[in-house]
Amino acid sequence: MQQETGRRSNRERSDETRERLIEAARRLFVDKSYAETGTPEIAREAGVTRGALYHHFADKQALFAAVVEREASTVADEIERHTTTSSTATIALIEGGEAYLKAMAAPGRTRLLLLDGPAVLGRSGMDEVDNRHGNRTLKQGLEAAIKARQIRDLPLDALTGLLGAAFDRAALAIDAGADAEPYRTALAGLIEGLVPTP
Amino acid sequence: MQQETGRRSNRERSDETRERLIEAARRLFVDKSYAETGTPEIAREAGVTRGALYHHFADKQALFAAVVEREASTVADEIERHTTTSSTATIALIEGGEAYLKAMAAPGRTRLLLLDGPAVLGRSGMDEVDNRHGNRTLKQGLEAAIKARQIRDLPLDALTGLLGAAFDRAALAIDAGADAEPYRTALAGLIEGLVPTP
DNA sequence: CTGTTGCATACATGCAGCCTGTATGTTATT
DNA sequence: AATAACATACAGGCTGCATGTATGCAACAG
Repeated sequence: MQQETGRRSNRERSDETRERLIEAARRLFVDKSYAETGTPEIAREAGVTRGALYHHFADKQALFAAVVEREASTVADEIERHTTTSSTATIALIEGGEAYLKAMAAPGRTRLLLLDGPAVLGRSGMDEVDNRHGNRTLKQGLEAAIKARQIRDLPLDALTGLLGAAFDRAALAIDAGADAEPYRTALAGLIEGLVPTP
Repeated sequence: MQQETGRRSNRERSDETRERLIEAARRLFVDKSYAETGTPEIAREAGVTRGALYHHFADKQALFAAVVEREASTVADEIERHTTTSSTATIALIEGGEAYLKAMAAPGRTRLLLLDGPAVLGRSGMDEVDNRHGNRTLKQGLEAAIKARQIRDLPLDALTGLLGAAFDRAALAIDAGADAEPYRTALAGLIEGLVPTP
């Protein structure tokens, strides 16, 4: 099974194996869902044996967690890259939302992060991932906007969760083939509704 | 295996068996999740054999679909019962939301309808269930409110989906042990924000 | 009206194939 | 030599199907 790759350090061996496992698992989890993907197929696709898989990950779920963790991190990076410090808080929120929807349009992301993720890791598990990567920026944006009196003073954590869920739902619908425009409009409407009426 | 239940019609036999299977499956799916519940255990708990299960349902997923269908129907009934035709559209929406949160507080409902449901049946599958039972009333409420100019004119289907997702997220958070009050406040804030500012 | 006959429905049982996780063996680093 | 990084083999369990059996039902004969 092992190729003629010459002499490599243990660290290099490990890293490459982990990498190949995560990449292969991601492909299959995206194509067929977590439940319908077996570890034999993952190992085959990665060019390794199941022994290697279970050497690096406690179980199939831990491998899935690694895939989700990386995906969430990538999404956060893409958002941060496409983000511009905008004038008003609401515009910043809307633009951040656009960036999120664009990032979530990458194939398989909605299934990994919004369907299988919560079911396999539990909502609490996904919340931890989200707080490390995802809606940390959303929460900070909302906090700043509230302090600047640009949106109404509502419970921060709850509002972050609700808006995040709305964005998630939009990403899911668009990924399922729905027209994106009505969702952008409705999201903008929800956010603009948070502006205080003096 | 068959008890001394006297002579029963075929219809009675079928109905009772299906009933017992659905009830047993619900208990186990709620306790341990869909993935970690096996058909042997379901059949045992229902006092039937796996043969009966596969006679009535095409596969494990079809049994799960039956459980979800019934649960969604029950939730819709409970909401309809606790609903009062209120004065303004926003108040009706907020009260409907309260009823929804109360109904979703029944043990296991969030797992069945909001975690395992979308993962096992797909978001499109759950959308069909929701449209038959769940947010049909939400959509009608929003439609009426828009036509009466009590809330802004936003794309109906998209807005229904986004608000529904926000309510779902609140139900999940509360079920996970979060304080309900901030979520109620934030939800009310979102809805009140939809009132047009002349 | 009753008893029998033939068929359909509602299950029960057994089997084949696959999958997960672990335990144990082997090879490459350090 | 010791340890990390794998490979291989195995045990237990689960799903779905195929086949066997009993019960209900409908029609017809007598």
